Amino acid sequence: MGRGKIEIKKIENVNSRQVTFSKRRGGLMKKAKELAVLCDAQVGVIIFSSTGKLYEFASSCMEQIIARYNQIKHEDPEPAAMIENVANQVESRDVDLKDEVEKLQLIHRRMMGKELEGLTYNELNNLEQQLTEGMISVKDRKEKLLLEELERSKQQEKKLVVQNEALREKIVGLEHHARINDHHHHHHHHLFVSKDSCVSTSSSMPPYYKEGTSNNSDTSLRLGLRMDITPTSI
Amino acid sequence: MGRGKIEIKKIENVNSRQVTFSKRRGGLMKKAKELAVLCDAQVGVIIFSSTGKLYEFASSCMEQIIARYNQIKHEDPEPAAMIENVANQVESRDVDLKDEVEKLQLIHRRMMGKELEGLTYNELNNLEQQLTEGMISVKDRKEKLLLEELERSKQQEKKLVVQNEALREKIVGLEHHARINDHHHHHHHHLFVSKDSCVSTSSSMPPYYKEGTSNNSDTSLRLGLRMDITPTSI
DNA sequence: AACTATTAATAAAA
DNA sequence: TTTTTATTAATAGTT
Repeated sequence: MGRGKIEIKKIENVNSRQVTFSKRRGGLMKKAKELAVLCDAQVGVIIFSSTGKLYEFASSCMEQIIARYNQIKHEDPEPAAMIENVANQVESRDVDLKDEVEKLQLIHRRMMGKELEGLTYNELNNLEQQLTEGMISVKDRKEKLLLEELERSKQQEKKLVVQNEALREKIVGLEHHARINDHHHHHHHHLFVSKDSCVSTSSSMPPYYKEGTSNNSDTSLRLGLRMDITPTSI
Repeated sequence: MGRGKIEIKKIENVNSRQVTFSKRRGGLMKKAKELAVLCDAQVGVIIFSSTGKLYEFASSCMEQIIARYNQIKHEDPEPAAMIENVANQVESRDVDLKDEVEKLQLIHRRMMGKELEGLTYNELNNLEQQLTEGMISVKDRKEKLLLEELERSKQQEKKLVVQNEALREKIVGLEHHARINDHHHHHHHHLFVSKDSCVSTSSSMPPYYKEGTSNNSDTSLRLGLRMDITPTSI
C-alpha cells in the first residue's frame, strides 16, 4: 500500500521515520477504535515514540484495562487484592477482639445479676463465690480507708486541741491587759470566746458529717475523701 | 476494503462479529508490530474480546510498558501508601476495641476485689452496691432452681412411693404362692425385699446427694442439676 | 499537509 | 475455523 512495497525494519531516515510514525500511529488508533466498536471488545493501546512521547488509546478507562490485564495475567495481588488481603487479616483480629468484648460484657452483666438464665447451679455458686470475694475485698478496702481517715482525723483533733488551749491562754492574757487599760478609757472592746466554740478533748463527730448517699453500706459517714469519680459505670 | 463498505458500529450478527474480531485483531497486532519496528517505538496492545478472552501484543515486556505508562500518567503511590492508609484506618478501630477490652477487664478485676487502690470511698460504695445487687440476683436464681428441683423431686418421690407400695404388694402375693408351691418342690427361690431398699414416705435426701464444692453458699446440697459449664472463668 | 499510485486489509462467501 | 476473492482502506513516496 503505497507507491512501492517496503521492508518491515527500522526506518533509518529520521524524517521519514517521524512521518511514518505519525501516519501509522493514527492508523493503528483508528483500527483499534474500529475493533472495539465493531466487535464490542475492550481495547487499550499504549505507544511510546522513539523520543519518549506517550500516545494512548483506550476504548474504556486505561487503568481499568490494565487492572483487568494484571488480574488475568499474574494472579497479581498488587493493589486491590493486597489491600483486600490485609483487610481480611485485620478483620479476623477484629472479630476476635469483638468476641472478647462480648464475652467480658456478658461476664459483667452476670456479675451484675443479669442474664443468669443459662447458668447451672454450680455456675451460680461459682459466681456467688466471686461476688462474695469481691465484696469482702471492697469492704476491707473501705474499712482501711475509713481507719486511715479516722487516724488522720484524730491526729488533727489532737493538734487542734493543743492549738485551742494555746489560743485560750493567749486570750486570757489579752483580757487581763484589756481590763488594766480600761481604767484609762471609757470605751473598751470586749473579746469573748466561749468554751463551746472550741474543740474539746472529748469531741464527737462534727455536725457537717451528715448522713447522705443511698447505700446499704454499714457506715454512711461522710468523710473528707475524694468522692468524685465513678469508674465502675459503663 | 472488502466486498463492500461497512458502517463502524457494533456488528449484531454474533458469527460475523466473531469472524471480524479475529481478522481485525490479527491486523491490529500486525500493524502494532510494524509500527514498533519501523519507527523504533515501544508499543503495547491489550484486547479483551466480548467473551472476556485476553489478547495482547507488546514490542517489549508488557509489564515494563505498563510501568512506564503509570509512571508518566499518575506519579502513582498506589501499592505501599494505599496499604499503609488502610492499615492505619483499621489500626485505630483495633485500638478502640483493645481499649474496650482493657476497660472491661479492669471492671471485672475490680468486681473480683482486685486493683481497688485507685478508687475513692464513694466509688467503692458504688462497687459494693453492684456486688450486692448481683449477689441478691444470684441467690434468688439459685433459690428458684432449688425450689424447682425440690418440686420435681417431691413429685418423683410420690410416684415412687406408689410404685413401691404396688411392688411390695405384688411380692407379698408372690411369696404367698411360693410358700404354697413349696409343698410340692424341694428347691425354692426366695425373693427377699427389705424395707430399707425402698423409698419410705418420710424420706430424707438420698445418699448420693453429697456435700462437695468449696463454697460459702448457704446450701451445699448437690442436686441433679447441670453443673458442667463454668463460663465466668476467663 | 495533500495527492495518488500502489499495496494491505478485510467483508463476504465458501 | 481458515481460505478465497472482490473491494475498500491505508499509506509510501511525491508534491
